[in-house]
Amino acid sequence: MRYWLLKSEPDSYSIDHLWAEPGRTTFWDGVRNYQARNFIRDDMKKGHLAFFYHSGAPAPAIAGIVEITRDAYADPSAFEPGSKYFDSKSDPDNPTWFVVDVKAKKKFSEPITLAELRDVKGLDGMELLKRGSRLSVQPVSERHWKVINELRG
DNA sequence: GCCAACGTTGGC
DNA sequence: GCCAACGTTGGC
Repeated sequence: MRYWLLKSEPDSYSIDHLWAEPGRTTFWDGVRNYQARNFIRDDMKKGHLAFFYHSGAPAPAIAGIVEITRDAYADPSAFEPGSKYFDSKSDPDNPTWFVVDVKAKKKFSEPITLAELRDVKGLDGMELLKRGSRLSVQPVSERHWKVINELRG
């Protein structure tokens, strides 16, 4: 089992949006950073779990938990000329960008705010808490995963 | 709205 | 291959 953290700005796509999807499932499109792309393409597998993190919000926070329900495949938004994620350099026969499918598993009644996380012992070294961390797809260690889950019983 | 951190681009 | 310029992210 591996664990992840996925960032999204709730104004554009929140955990409530995901919850309202058919099957509470969508594909995680729009990742346009190579390090994040590599995690999605190479390391994320069906059955893995991920935190759904709200960035750019008044109180940035982990909002819930999602499950990866499909291994990586080409990001369709890269091939749609009208999409803000369109990338003319991404070749359908050799795609540059990838998505996985995610399904909402849990929504925290009280989101775990970044401020709260910063006060938790045992999260030393967590990518999210590092100065200048901007990666929108990050691995989470099993230890950190457990510590964070225990915050909400 | 500010600004630090970071990634990408492009001239050389 | 270096690095300045530029654009974006994201907390505050």
